[in-house]
Amino acid sequence: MNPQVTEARPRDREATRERILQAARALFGEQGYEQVTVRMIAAAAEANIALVGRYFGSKAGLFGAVLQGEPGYSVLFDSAPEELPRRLAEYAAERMRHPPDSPILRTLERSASHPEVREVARERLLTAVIDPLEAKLSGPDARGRARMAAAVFLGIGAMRRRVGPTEPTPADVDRLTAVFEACLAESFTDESGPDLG
Amino acid sequence: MNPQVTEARPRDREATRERILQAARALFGEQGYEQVTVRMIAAAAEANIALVGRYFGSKAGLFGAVLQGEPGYSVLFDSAPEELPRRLAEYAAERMRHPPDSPILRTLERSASHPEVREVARERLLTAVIDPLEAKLSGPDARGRARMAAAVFLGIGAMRRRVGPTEPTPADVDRLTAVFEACLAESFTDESGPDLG
DNA sequence: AAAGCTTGTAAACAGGCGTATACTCAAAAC
DNA sequence: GTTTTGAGTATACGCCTGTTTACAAGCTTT
Repeated sequence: MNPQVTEARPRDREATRERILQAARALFGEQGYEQVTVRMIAAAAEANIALVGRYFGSKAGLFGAVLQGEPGYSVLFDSAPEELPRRLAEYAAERMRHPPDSPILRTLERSASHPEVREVARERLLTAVIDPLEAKLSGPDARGRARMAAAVFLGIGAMRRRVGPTEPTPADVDRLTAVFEACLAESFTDESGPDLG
Repeated sequence: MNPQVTEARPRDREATRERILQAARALFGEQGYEQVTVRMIAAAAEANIALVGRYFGSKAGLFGAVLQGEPGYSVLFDSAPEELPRRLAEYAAERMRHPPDSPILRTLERSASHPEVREVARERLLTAVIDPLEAKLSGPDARGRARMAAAVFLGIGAMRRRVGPTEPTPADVDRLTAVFEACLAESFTDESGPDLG
């Protein structure tokens, strides 16, 4: 008997646009580009389907807008070099536990195959993760080392997605720290480490 | 003017079934479950679309048949414990260079989001990779260590897919060896390794 | 040779997708 | 108070998906 069954929402272009954007961010992050439909986004945002096209042009355009709003990982990489592996390990351990709130990597790792998105995903991974991490590294083959650390990130996320989340133990964090140290170490051949000669 | 434009193929149920299976194996491995259509498979196998349904029931059934035919990784894991990290590293380096011919992991890592396939993919990853690797490990938290090594595999594949293949250098293999050693090491807290005290 | 089962084919089905169009209606402008 | 603007809506379009149906053609058995 309520005169308005659904609370009438005031007309607000910007607010609606933002609702769509947030819904898309959450859904793309959870399920990936191709698994999420425009209708799902519109329903989650409680907006009409046509508004997605109106405000973002297309589904791919909306995806690009989501990526543009992501904050990046420079905070994570801004550590003293000797602190970096543990910082990365702690972040990766957090990714083992549950999906993050604002996940470039997560969105990207779930949106690989669609060709329309592949290029933008690749560029985003490079500019948001690999390039800044490479810039933090000194010594030879900084790019290869940054790539390997990024690969571990991708792998952790893929694993969680596959077999479910895991509560990381302190031993896991230690292990991850050692893994990232191995990824980022300058060399393993001509270093005076604990050799097995 | 040739009386048969396309060379007439003799009727052979088993051969046709095998052609479909092989085409599906290749395509699923390259592009993942959802990106590959039944029509693509039928075209690659030079078979009629309806035969896919007839011989495999459904697309998901065909995917399951592909997975069942995969050889598994027991050969890879059958190494002396001290050899295992390098064996894994060499295999992972191979995966950096190009996609393998018969890739469970590759198929799985590309077919995550589709719910129909998710469960079979999860089970396959567990039984084909994580479980046997865990069985090879002694000491505490063998499962967590196996999971982390598997995560590195997944990450390497995801990275190659994202930014393209890379020719692995000897330094890469060394680095990967150290990464897998870190993944599989029994502990990092209470071990008498090169501590930094 | 005729019947019957099997292999392969062509076409259509229902449903979901991203997108586009015509419209309603609230609110601001005059 | 009327007009104009634009946010929001309902609906349909064309396309592609996995699947199924009805049919043609071969091989085997009788």
